[in-house]
Amino acid sequence: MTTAKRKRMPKAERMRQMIEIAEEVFAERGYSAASMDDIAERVGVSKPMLYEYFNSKEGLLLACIQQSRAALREVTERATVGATSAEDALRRGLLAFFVFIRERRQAWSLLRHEMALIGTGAADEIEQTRRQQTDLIAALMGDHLDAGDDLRAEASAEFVVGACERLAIWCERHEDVSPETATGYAMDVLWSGLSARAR
Amino acid sequence: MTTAKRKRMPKAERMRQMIEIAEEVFAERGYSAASMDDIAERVGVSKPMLYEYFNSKEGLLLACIQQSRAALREVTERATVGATSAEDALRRGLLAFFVFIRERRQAWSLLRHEMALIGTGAADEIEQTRRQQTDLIAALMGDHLDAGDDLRAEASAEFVVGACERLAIWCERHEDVSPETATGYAMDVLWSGLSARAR
DNA sequence: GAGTTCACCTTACTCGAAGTAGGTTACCTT
DNA sequence: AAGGTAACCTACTTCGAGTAAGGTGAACTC
Repeated sequence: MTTAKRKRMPKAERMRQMIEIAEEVFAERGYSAASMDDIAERVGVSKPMLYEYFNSKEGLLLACIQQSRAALREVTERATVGATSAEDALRRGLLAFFVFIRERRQAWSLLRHEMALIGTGAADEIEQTRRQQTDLIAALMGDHLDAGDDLRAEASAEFVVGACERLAIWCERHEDVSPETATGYAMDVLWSGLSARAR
Repeated sequence: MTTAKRKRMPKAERMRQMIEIAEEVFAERGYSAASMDDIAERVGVSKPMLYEYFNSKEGLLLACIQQSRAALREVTERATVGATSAEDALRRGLLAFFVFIRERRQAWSLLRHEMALIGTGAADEIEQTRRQQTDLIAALMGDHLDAGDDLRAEASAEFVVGACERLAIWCERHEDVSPETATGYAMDVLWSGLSARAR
């Protein structure tokens, strides 16, 4: 049998296992309350192994975040292929996002905690993963919208990302708001603008 | 002379002094890298005093955040009085915000770190201070806009706040973007919507 | 003005968690 | 089977959050 001894597995597999467990623990307890000893124990391995593969607690979190972000990117990119217009692409992307945060709470919880690392040595790595997200929006807008200069396009992308992040956090406190409803709220402001509602 | 002995000052004054120093240290080093010993030393007092007045490191951060948020609220509220229209009010508010984050970097840095506390015991307190911010926007919109139902209004407020927060963080990396320019970017998306730029 | 009190303040600890030095064991190659 | 190496462990150090218990001085009584 393969499960008799839970020992000696290849590096790549162990790493995946560690990330999986770490994702759970970070999401459960929050980043600072989670302890490396705890994670190590749940994995069934000793603490130095975690440091062998991820260098630091922050490094482990980063690995988790990168994976979650990759998953989010995958989902949103898939959703936007075959869109018939800018409006359609935006709506599909938003819906995919709001579905993601509802169905994969753990992953989303992690992405939010990225913020907690600002001001630490990992700032560069974070900058990298952040771009992944905004570039997607920027590309989407570049395909369909006339953004003006590059700076404006970049700013608009950040703007959209920030808005959706916050709206997503708000959704956590409002279970009754469906992904479709959230998408509707977002589209209304983003696409039509607030002027449409002026008295 | 009053400065001869730096000892025995009344509680209220000491607290203000502690918050001032803590704000500096948290902004400099980041929340987790800052140590209570360090803060205590800079204040010229021993660590248990900090705990006497603020109970925990998180409590101290919270006190700093509350003060910063009060300052931000003050500034943005002042800016919007006497606005001639919804558009004008929004623009004034945004400009005041982007000026604030440029001129009071320390305070702004603190507000961002609020996110780091999500998932801890202080969640309730945070919820409180968050409302302060969104309520301001919600009230502004309530005065001038027809938001539809309450839920939609709340969502829109969160949306605007999130968007501006993220844009502000982006501005930190782009010194050359003036508060006026940032306000322009934000107004364009928020007021006119992205449809205005559709190809 | 001598004692009492209470707010302000300190030294000197505990405890838990991040990170590390160095040795050990199972597996694979030849 | 010898030996090399990748996977792994025990046992530490270090550092910072939080605490227990006690000192000191200004103000207020009498």
